[in-house]
Amino acid sequence: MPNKTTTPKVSRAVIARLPRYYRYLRELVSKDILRISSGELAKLMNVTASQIRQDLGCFGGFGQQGYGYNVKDLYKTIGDILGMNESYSAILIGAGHLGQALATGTIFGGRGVHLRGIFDSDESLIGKEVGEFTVLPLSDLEACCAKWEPAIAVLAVPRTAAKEIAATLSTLKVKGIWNFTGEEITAGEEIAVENVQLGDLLMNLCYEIHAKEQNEPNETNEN
Amino acid sequence: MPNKTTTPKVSRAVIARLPRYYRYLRELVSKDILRISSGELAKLMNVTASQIRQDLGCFGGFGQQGYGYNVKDLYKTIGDILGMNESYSAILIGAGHLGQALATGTIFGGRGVHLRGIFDSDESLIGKEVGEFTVLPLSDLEACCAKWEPAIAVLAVPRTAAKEIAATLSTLKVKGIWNFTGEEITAGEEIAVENVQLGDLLMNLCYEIHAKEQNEPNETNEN
DNA sequence: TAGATTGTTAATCGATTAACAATC
DNA sequence: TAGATTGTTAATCGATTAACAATC
Repeated sequence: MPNKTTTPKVSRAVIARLPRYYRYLRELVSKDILRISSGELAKLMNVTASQIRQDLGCFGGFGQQGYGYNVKDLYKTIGDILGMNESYSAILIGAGHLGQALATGTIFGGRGVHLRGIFDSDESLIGKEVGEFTVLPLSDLEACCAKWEPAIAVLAVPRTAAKEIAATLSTLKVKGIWNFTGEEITAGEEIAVENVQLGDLLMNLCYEIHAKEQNEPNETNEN
Repeated sequence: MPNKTTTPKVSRAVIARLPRYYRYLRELVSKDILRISSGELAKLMNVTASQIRQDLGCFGGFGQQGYGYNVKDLYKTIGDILGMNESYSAILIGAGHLGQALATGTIFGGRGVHLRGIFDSDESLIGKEVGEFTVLPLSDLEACCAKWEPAIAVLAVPRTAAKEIAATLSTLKVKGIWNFTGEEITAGEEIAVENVQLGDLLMNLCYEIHAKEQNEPNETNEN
């Protein structure tokens, strides 16, 4: 019998929706809205109220009958579930355009992730100032990881370098890899990997466009 | 009764998997592998053979009993379904780091999408050379769209500018918007929108890390 | 109290997997 | 022909929606 010490049976589908709830709730918090019903939130997010109640119910009644949900509490709780309040440290490998975009945006800070340093192997980038950081040589990676113990490594290097760096990272005890290289990487049980396939997303869009065109071959007539 | 002119009932789940098939098949094509069975492909992609046969079956028998699938044909066919062979034109709005990363990579070209121009409203970026392009002022957008009739607009502008530019684009007859702003946009029936929420993907990763930690609070003992 | 709204159960719907006859 | 492997049907599994009693 497998271990049953925890009762975490929250379905994958629910988890996948939490970040979106989190975004909408953040928006509501920033507008000083104190409470919201499943019906109102459903309308806002374009989903069913039933789904919202079902989803939030998984984590045990935050709601209050006849009242709805306390926006701030709910925001905080979902953040806790997602690990937003853990102050994870991150390092970024690859200081090209994509790396710079990630480093200078609010994506990390806005989610409780603390970027510690940026690395590159390219001589022309090492020493460059990017946001509040100075790009470090990749040869410093090991020493810096020992010092910072980052939970997250962000891979914004060329596809060809992906596998090798991923292998290095496995030895450096990072807990998760956010992989933008386009090369799908895997890294054992211990390490979580989020493979971002931007190309796949573009293909989704192309499909939608293409499918629409197929259904309405010319734009004036439906028959 | 709704229109039944086509019989396209291919489930959303299947469509969502096609880009990944496409990537793996491209790899096989480039390795000059001529045929593959559902079983072999399943092993490679870490899915079930049954799912592969079910998925590919939707589009009507490419396979051949006792042989498998012809890699090149399958690659071509999936590309056709996804619209990879339509030579869609695209424009990119926002020439910051993210915009430059997208423009200088192989993401468009590798998927049959032809980038035509890059726009920005920032004086310091206008005129800058990015890859083979010169950044154009946003004021040229309308004229260029009239000329190029791009199917796709890529939004790599700050979040605050998202809504306004999306509204402009609706009037310019683009068929799809690839939205990196972080602001969820919607744009009527006519226009397909792919909202890329990089932050949500980071949150997924944080969740995975967090969930793993909860299940194994310390790394030496399982009980 | 009366009205509103949740939490939760049951029903429906869709997606995945298993199995095997058809067939190359 | 015999072996391999698909295409497809049926069974299972999971996710969504509907409904309503519980309760604030």
